[in-house]
Amino acid sequence: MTETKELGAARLLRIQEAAAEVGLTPRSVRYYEEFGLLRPAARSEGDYRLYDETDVERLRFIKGLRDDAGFSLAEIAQLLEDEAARERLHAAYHATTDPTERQRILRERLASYERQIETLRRKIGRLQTMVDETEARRAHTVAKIADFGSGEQL
Amino acid sequence: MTETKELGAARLLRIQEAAAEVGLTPRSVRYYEEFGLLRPAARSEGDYRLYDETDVERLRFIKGLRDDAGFSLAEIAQLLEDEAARERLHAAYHATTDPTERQRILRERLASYERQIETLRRKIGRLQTMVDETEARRAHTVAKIADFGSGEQL
DNA sequence: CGCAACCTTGCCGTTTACGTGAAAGTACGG
DNA sequence: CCGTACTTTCACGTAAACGGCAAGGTTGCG
Repeated sequence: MTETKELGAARLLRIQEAAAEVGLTPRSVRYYEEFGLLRPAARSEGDYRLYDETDVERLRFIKGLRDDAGFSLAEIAQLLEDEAARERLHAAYHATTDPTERQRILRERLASYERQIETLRRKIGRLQTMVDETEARRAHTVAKIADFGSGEQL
Repeated sequence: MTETKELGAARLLRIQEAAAEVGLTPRSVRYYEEFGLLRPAARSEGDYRLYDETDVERLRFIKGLRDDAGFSLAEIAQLLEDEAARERLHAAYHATTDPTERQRILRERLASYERQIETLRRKIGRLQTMVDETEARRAHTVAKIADFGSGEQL
């Protein structure tokens, strides 16, 4: 029975498996839930948290923002809220057939994406400035090394 | 007396002035010192901390790494240590006249710069990936909006 | 059905990066 | 010389983001 995993909504993972999948601890995952960043797709009979692939994706996203980008959980919450808002717009989009309304919804979604991109870009920009400065010094050093070839030094 | 600020090593700021200059609190500045990130250029007669322009620059750098890049003070300490190592190399460089030795020192400095650039680039790369993903979705939305013009929709 | 391994909630502990006084000294315009 | 504003060190308090443990319930293989 249930051998044909055809319609199967994929596999559900328990907290440890889900956490390990993305390199987090179960404790962190529970904390994120407490913080309101996600909710497990389901609970088992005995109230075990069960995560699906979407949840794991979300955890990966959260970890990326934290570890790679250095965002605080509060900032991540903001970004995820934007995401949620887009999904609500998506629902609203399909709830209407009025072209004008649909266009308005799409433009709002667009604005949301652009805000997120802006946030990330700002961060990149500042990092890039630091890279540029370091590279300038590096170039200076490279030039000095090259000078040894042409036999001239200060 | 000392009216001609000619040779003057510029102006020395007290902690509040220096902190305000870069948007920090005196407490943070003292904490950074305690943490080993910097030391005031001098102390007044009555043991007041006195900061010069170099110190302020350093504070700006630290704040940038923290606020913009999201580095921890420990990571910043690492980057500053690299910087210090480069300065020691600089001193060693001028201490010798042996061209071979000088070249070796320059190459070491170069490696140090490149490590730092690598660290920053890794962070940028991850942020860029997130931007790309968001832009892809944005593009999708843009396309949808454009479709309204040509009167076709899914 | 037994039991090892995993999970639950609850709660206290810890690290990081400061905030916030307290008590005493310093700088300096009037 | 005095008062006020700023500074010093010391010490305790705090928010964020978990770590870790206790007491008890759940899964699931044998």
